[in-house]
Amino acid sequence: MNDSVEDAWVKKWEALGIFKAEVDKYKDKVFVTFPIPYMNGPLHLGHAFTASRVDSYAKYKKLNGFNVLYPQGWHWTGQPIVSAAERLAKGDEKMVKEFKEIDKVPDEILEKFKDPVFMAKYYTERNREAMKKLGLGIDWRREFVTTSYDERFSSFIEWQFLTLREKGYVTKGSHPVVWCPRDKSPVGDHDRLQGEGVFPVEFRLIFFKLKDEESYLVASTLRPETIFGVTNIWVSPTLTYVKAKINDKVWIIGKSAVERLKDQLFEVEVISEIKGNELIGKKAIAPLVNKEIPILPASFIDPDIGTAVVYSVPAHAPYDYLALRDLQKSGYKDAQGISPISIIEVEGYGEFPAVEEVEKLKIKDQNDPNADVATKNIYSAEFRKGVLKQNCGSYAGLSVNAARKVVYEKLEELGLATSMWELPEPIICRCTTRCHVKILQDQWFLKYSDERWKEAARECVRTMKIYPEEARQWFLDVIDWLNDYPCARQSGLGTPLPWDKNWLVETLSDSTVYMAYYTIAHRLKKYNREQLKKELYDYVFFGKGDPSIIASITGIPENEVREMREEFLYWYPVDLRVSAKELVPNHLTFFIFHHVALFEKNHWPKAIAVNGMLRVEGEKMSKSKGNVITIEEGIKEFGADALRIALLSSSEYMDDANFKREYARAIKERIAKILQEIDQDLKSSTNRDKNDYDTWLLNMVSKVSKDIQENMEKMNIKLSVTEAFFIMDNAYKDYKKFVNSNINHTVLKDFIKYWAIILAPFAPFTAEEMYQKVGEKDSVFLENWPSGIQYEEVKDVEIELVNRLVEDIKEVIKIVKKKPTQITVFVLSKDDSINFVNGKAEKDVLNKFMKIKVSMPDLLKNYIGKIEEKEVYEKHLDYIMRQVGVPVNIKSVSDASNEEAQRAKNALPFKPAFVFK
RNA sequence: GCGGGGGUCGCCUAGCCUGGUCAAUGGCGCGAGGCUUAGAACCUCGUCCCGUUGGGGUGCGUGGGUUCAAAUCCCACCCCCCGCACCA
Repeated sequence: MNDSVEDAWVKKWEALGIFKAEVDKYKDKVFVTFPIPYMNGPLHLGHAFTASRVDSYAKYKKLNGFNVLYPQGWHWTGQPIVSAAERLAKGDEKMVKEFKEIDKVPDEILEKFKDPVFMAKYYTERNREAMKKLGLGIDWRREFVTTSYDERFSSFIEWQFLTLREKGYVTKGSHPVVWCPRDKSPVGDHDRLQGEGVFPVEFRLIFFKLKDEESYLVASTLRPETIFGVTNIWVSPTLTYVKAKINDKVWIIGKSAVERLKDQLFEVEVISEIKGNELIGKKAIAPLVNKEIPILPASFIDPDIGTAVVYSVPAHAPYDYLALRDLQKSGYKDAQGISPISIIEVEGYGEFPAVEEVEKLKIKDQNDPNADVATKNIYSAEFRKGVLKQNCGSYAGLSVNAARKVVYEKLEELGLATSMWELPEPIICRCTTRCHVKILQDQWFLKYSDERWKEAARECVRTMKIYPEEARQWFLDVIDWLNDYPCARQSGLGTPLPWDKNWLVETLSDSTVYMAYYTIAHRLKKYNREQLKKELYDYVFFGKGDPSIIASITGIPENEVREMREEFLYWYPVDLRVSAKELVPNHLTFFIFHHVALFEKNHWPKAIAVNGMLRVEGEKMSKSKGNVITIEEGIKEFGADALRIALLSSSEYMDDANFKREYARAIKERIAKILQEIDQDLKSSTNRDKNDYDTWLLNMVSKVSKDIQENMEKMNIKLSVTEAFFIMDNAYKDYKKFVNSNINHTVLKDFIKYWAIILAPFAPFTAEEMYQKVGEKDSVFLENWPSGIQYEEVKDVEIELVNRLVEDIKEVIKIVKKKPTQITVFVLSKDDSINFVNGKAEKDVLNKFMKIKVSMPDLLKNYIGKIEEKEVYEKHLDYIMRQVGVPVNIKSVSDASNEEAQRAKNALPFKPAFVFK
């Protein structure tokens, strides 16, 4: 099938209005959705995979008599489009290359990409075409884009957020983020050169009062419980420190910590600078233990982490032990008397875990990178199994885990501890600047932590259908874990928050209930933004207010206002939303939260289907690997239907799918072959009488159509497409073998027509072609799913018996390695078989029979003793002989000659004996 | 670390929920034959081991268990993949 055939069908569907969804009160509806994709590039096979699943389900439902709505919009909200445009404007060569080579953007278009809105528009156009070519049955009248560039949609988002705020789900607060001081913006995982997966952790700051001075050395640590083992303080002799008034105390900290503390809302007033070595030799008081300890020099201190002041616990911290050992080795006087103090009992270690680890890993000194490994080992061992020893006062006996919390709380109560956010590992922004943590103030949050809200979301998850079932627990876990979520940004594209226009509603928050907007999107296009007031949406979605009053304040005719409400009520709720599993912990869960917050229970989503991620030739798709296949390319190479079948049959449930070019190519060939054979067979077939093989073929249709009905309801699309394409094709081939190419024309036409309908959800273009070939007009999508085809089980049983006989004979021919000239098959009579069933037979044959019977399919078991086998084999003798390639005759066991009797008596019910000559 | 998914015959993949039809599905690869001037495509057959009558052995990450019967159920272990928030 070539492009022009596919394009012609797309045009015809549009002309016939096949996928336009109108309210029809006499029909049950199904509303399906695919998430709006982000328009920073062409859609790829991952999108095609999920969208094909949505589409197959939609088409399947349509063929089963449902009124189906499948709309599509586009996501423009967020930063990446803007960033890409900026980088292009700056002439970023890597970026230019990606757009040209991977996205295949022509030069004259690329020039205009420095305008992010142009870029988004361009991809929207291109991707709409790609979706059409893929054969998706979308009602395009309801299309929208997010952000203020679609002012009608924007008015809807304003309504959504005003309503959420009214209901108390929006709050203001502050939040720590990874921050690039150069870009002055938060740095997400994907914007990092280094430090992917690193997120801020809370470091504890502990105050050590300098002896005889009113200032405090402020040490940073993750392990406040180790204060009981402190022996000294480390500072770097070469670093610059500052004395600064912070909040109500005078702190001594590394100079580089000042900016970070300021970004975390500490009020910092630097008094003076001090060199590290000026501090060395002084003494400080350790809090809680009230002990005087020396300040010593160390080289392992990282000025970019914490305060560049560290308190030393050599028994449990490898760096501390190493620094101490280094110092003692060099003969440093103040270090000589210091020995580790063991305070934690931990399984697998003796008194001094740090010493043991250092020796085990043969770590040379404090600059050895292995010291990190040692630190991690002890950290995790002590965290999981450590218990504080007797020398920890009232904290003795507590687990490390518990002590960490209570010791800190005690110190905080004494005014001798506070905390700051810190990055446990360095993060480098794409702009090559090292990042730190900043606390953003006055952020707008969605209160996902609200227990009432969570409970409603849980209820929704519990009552909806989720495919596959395993995903349900995942949703419940996410709901538990979810915390307040910042829902507005200050950069990128989006809709301004209606009450605080400096902020834009962020991308995961403006894409949660737009499905409701689809129901009226096409109607709203007649009106301008000023008319789309909150009152209108309140009425349409909640039934609040009086339509005549709403008509007067919006200028929208009252009947139109009422019809919008009716259309919403008709289509809502969403019956199925499909996405890849990566959206479970974010988008899909937010989708649930917002629905339960805004809508009545009967408008909560009915079902979610989750699928795996798509890989290409076993590898994750990514621009950097250069293995991204766009939908456009896929269609060009394989055709839409082969692409769809290859994708749909590549995985089920949450398994990752694997797209293989060879497989898609094989399907492409097979489709072409099928269409070609249909032409030939329709020509060569005749009006001969109907026989058992014809019945068998229609039996297959009956079984397959039923199987698919069962599987589609569970979103088992892989199984369904396997039946609709592969099993049906095999049945077609087998049928032709059975009838030896003497095809019944009427049966063939019926079969092809049914096949077209069954295949239509998965391979719509091929289905239409098949449908035309048997003389049908218009579109296969105006048909009904084949049901009520008569199924004659006994014919299946007979053919199964014949096939088993053929297999057995072939097997024996293979073993004896010699083709016989004549085969005689000996069959038990019906009465003999009944005797077997009743246990009346010689013991050893009976045992053999029982063994075979156990492993017989139920279909056959039920017919033992109910069929005269001889008649069956005689009826199909032609076929049997063709298959085995040797003359065959059928005899009753009782008619065996003396020389044949030896073999003939091995015959069992449904297992004839045979003699070769 | 927390959470989710998974390990099947050279490779990819089905089966597992509801145990016997499972030496196990389909595709690729490979081998033989057909078609062809030749090749490609296509078609037929074969593709764990043994076996001159339809049988037997081994086998579905590893080790145990339940059962007349386990790829399928239970337990433990090993390994792989994915998500973890200001990112769409």
